[in-house]
Amino acid sequence: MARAATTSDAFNAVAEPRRREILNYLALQERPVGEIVDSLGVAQPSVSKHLRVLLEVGLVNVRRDGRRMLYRTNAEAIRPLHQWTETFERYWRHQLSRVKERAERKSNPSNDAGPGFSSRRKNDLDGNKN
Amino acid sequence: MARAATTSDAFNAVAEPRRREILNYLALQERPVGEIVDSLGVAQPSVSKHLRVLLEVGLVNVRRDGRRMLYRTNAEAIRPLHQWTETFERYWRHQLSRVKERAERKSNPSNDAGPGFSSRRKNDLDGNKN
DNA sequence: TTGACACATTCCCATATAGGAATGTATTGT
DNA sequence: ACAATACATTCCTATATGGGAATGTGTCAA
Repeated sequence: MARAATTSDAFNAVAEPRRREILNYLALQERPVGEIVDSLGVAQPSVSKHLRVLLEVGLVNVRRDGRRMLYRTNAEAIRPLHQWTETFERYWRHQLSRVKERAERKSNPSNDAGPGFSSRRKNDLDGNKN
Repeated sequence: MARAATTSDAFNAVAEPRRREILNYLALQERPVGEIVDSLGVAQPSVSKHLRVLLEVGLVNVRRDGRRMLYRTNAEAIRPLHQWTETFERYWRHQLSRVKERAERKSNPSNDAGPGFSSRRKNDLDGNKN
């Protein structure tokens, strides 16, 4: 199988940075496609395609105004993401206190060996990623 | 260009449902890979690959315990998602009040024409998808 | 050292992109 | 009817992906 479609849900849809920009831009008020093109500096067909994806997952609404199409972010559709991330809020609160503890212990040089967690990032894992 | 790599950031990494499940599962405490395999009912190589992605973007930490690898969610790395979605919180609050208004106006049959938004979803746009 | 256990990695492949270019479609003004 | 405007869609292609299967690697026990 391949990756899930960008239109499969809000999570996949907002994975694309450009689409997030568009959602930000359309949050305050509805805008015609042309303004999005100008403001974000993206090609018109590209914007239309992104809007199509956002529309399919319900992240934006449309309305026709003459020959223009007015798009607008449907914030409601972003709630599921917010709620999912929210379930982790209590955990990073805990981890923050732990970090604080460690920092305090560090300024207080005592026994501090132990393996500990390796929170390695990208470059630690793969040196050559073209 | 193709889609951005799943390892490019947390947004892309959590787009995959299985990876979200794994993060949920590893939020409370660290777990060896085998338990993830049993609990989620996913093949072991598949789990390892998902963990690799999560590790690359910093969404999990690892620690070795004998021949087992103990993984754990790094909630801190989910914060950026939370913060992004949070910027829309005030908007869906507004939209909710608007929905309420409309509902109240509906029970009070008066002038209620106007074009209005079309919030069409998937099936309205594309009847035949594969 | 050898076997077993716990994971990680590689190979293979069907699939869905995102962007660029070109073209299609709907609406307005004259 | 026709040109112009504003978008949408299609065609093309390089690319990354997730799953299955097979294999590689590291660690422990005897």
